[in-house]
Amino acid sequence: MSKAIRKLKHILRNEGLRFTNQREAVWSEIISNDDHREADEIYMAIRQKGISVSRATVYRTIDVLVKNNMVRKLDVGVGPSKFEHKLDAHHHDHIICIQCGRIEEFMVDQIEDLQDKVAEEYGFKLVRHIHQLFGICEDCQ
Amino acid sequence: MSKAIRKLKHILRNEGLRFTNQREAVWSEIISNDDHREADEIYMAIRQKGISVSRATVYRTIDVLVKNNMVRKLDVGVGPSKFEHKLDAHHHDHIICIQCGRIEEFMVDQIEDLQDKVAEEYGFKLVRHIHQLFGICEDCQ
DNA sequence: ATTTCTTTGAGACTCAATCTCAATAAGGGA
DNA sequence: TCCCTTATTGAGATTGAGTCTCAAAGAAAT
Repeated sequence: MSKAIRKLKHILRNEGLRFTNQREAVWSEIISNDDHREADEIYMAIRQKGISVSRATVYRTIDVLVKNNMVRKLDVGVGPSKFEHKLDAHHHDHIICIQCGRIEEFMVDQIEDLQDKVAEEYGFKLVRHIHQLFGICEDCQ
Repeated sequence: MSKAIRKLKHILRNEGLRFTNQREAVWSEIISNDDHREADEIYMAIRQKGISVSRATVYRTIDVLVKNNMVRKLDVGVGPSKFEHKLDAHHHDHIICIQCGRIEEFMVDQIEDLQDKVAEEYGFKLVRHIHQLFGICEDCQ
């Protein structure tokens, strides 16, 4: 059994939840590529493979995965949220083209550090952050 | 007539739109304080004053104001968007308590500069950005 | 005054996401 | 292995923020 599946079993046990075909299918589908996909795309991809699952279960499973830091929810400002797995643990933020929807990832240590400082300054215990740059990419200019 | 109202007239003319009581009421209500309010709160506040306006008009007017950089739309991750006016022109981002919903504003020049650099690096013409820190504030810890 | 064009508003509609609840499946115990 | 308890699933209903429709009202132009 793959390491990723073991990880799923682990967090399900921690949450007091059962390991089911549907939950495995959702997790497997999400980690099958590095795309930023919406819940419905993930749902369709699973059904495409002949596995029976409902939209409700896809949403419910994604919630558990997000809560346990295995999946990241991406609010792209318009339309449904997108999701990406967080297997290769390095954090990143996103720069999004408002014309074509293209999404690129970026990461600047200095920005991360400054964020920590801001939170400290305001007396907040930082839990997560959203940092998204919206613009027009080369191809669309 | 106040400067703010003149500004509204100006952008309406630019957009080929008419200056109406409803549009003035929406703008006046938004600039009447520095809160982060949702569309429905703004709608209710206007009606409270005995001015007749519909939800549709509030949303439509806010769209125009956002497009023209007079109002900022704030997606707080859960529930409806919030809006704030941009009259006192200094830009800021937000740090939000996920327990009590408290919103504080912050601004770090260095982060802004680094964002510009990222956009340049990826060949994007930067239009806007979202930068929100989510955490637990002093009072909720 | 008449025509033309814009705006308004009540309520219908959209659509992502959540909820309901009866039927089904998982997993522990014997 | 079979039972039994409890969790999970799924079809479809529901929610709710936001958008759309279209007839009526209003503003501007002729």
